[in-house]
Amino acid sequence: MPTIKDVALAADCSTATVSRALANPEKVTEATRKRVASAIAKVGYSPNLAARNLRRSESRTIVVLLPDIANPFFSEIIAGLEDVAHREGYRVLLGDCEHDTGRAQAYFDLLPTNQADGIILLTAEIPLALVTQQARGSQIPLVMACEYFDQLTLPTVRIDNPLAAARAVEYLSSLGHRRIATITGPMQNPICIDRVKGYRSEMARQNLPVNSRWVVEGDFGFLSGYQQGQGLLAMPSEERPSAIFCHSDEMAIGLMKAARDASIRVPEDLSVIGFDNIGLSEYCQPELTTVSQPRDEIGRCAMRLLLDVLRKKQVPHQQVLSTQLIVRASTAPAPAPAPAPRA
Amino acid sequence: MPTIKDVALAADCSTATVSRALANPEKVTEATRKRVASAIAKVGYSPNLAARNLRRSESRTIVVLLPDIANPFFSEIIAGLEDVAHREGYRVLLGDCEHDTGRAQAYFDLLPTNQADGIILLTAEIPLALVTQQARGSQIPLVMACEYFDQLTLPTVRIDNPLAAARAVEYLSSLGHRRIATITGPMQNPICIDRVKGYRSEMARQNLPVNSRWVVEGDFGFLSGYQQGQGLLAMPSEERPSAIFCHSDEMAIGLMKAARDASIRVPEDLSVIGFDNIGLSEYCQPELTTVSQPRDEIGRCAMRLLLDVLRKKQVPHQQVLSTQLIVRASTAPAPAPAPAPRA
DNA sequence: TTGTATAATGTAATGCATTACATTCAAGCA
DNA sequence: TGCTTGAATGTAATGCATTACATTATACAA
Repeated sequence: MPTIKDVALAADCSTATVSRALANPEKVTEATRKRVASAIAKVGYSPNLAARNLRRSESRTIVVLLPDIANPFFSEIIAGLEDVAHREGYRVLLGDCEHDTGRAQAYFDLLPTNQADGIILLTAEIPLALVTQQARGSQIPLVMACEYFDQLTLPTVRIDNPLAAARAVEYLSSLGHRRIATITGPMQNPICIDRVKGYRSEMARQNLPVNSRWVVEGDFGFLSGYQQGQGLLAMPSEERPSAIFCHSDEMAIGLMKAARDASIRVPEDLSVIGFDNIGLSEYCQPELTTVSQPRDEIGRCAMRLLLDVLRKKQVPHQQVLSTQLIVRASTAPAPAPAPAPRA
Repeated sequence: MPTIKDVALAADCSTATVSRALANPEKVTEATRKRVASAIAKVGYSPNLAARNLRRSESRTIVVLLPDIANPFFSEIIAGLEDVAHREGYRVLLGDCEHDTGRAQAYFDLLPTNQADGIILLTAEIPLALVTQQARGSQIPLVMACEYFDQLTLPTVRIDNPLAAARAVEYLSSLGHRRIATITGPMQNPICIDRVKGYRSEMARQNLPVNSRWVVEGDFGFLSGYQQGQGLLAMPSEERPSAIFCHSDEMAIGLMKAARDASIRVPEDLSVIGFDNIGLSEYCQPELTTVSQPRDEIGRCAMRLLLDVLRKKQVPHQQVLSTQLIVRASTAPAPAPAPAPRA
């Protein structure tokens, strides 16, 4: 591989001039710039990034930590992230933590050695110590998206989870449902707590009682939706929910399978609302009513935020993006033998 | 950040000794090794990878190029890849090409500058020139998985596509289907051509005619399955297929939606087979019969293969893994008014 | 014309780990 | 005891781009 020296030789100037022609073109004569450009083309030079990184103490690499690459929810966020990053000359290193603490540690360790410049966290399922220690000690550029730590104030991009949940419940209530259950994500997760809060407050606002057995915990995956769905649908009919709000589309789809198995029709006997609006939600049977998050935009915002942090700009502590309830075919008016609608 | 010098100082030896204690412990006294170890702990040293990479001309980074991160088919392959890589001290840089040529180019450019040591291609949708040029000129470590270029012999991990397709068709035929159609992936893709070959040869073996309108091209996504499905299902009844073999599960699910829209029952009126066995295929309605690929193992094999290439080991040119037909609820015996089964 | 300010370019130090080569030291042998 | 040999360690060059500082060239003013 040719080095900057070869270019300098070919352009008949010093390496410093070549470097400047590349990094600060305005500091160099028009003529020199051209000479350097053609020399670079001639020798086929491209800078050795290891050397550059060593010198500049930066890597132009951003680590994005997520709980599970396989989850389609993240794919569009990643696309948004990457687009912004690439435009700005940054590379994205995707880190799948798979609920495995060691992995996260390894990715955090990239920062102090200049192998990465910053981190975007799409998961809160990592040891809090990693974050506090790093953020305090070495002031690591760190941005969160979707999730957050309630103990900490980090720059964060997110949606209004309580509101989104409340809207979903409000819609179900407007359809005449009174027995509304919810299958949550992992409850150590603040966003799930928020959604449950939104659920409860809206239930209260609608004067609907909440049976404690109507709030069950899943893990966002198909299977947990299926299993928890079985439990909910096996309740005696006066207690069994006529509508269920799920914290993910995958769980909603698992739930709908449980309903089929139990010969409970969706939406005639049971209304289902999901969360995320993944591609699949339009193709499942019935098509899923769901809360849509602006995933691409979440990714973009998070990356922009992190780049601003890196550039020492002032950044907002919170960026809240709006959600939208997408009504499809999995929700319908409450079944006839339901209690009369509120006076 | 402390450097190797600080360690040398603390351990009262030279930097060379510290380096050796880390890289070739056997070249150093037991005593020194311990001294160095505790010095490292004391000063909190971790090596600057940029400097190491610069010196060693390697990056311990593997680029994995895929057509679309959002496709759940890849997620498990990635998990397998990453697991092997991390175990061996390598990092994985995921590159989403999004059918965009420029991206691929950019990732290939990482190699000559030692920003990456090798590439695993999970897509053939990149300019062939990139591969030939690189592979010829600088002998770039390159391994393919799933897909391949038929013009080139690169180390490749894959399944027997013609066989897998033939098995699917054979199964449909055994159920009495005679009008069997197929929705393919992009036909510039050798694996799709292979699957069509397998389809055709098995149809021939079963003495079943192939109507040219039964072979239609999709792009692996939900929507294309839906659209091509509409076309196939709109055919006059004597021509309309009673079974359709899709090159991806997403297309199969799109197709099933088209069937619902047209009030065609699956599997009673129409049998559907997918390909890949993505998580969803168990949760759609009806559950999807599909060809399962050992995705995790494909990922592992590909990474092992690449690491072998990097270590200049002799590697096999082809590694063929086996598939399995998973029979679920989307396939059933051909509808009654079908032509009599073959004499 | 000489001096000064400014732009353009060059020189050389720097970042950090690795490693070829040089040196030291101790063990083993005659 | 003196010499050989090999292990252990040290010295210093190396990889490559960047940049502080030094030097030269150019333009303009006095």
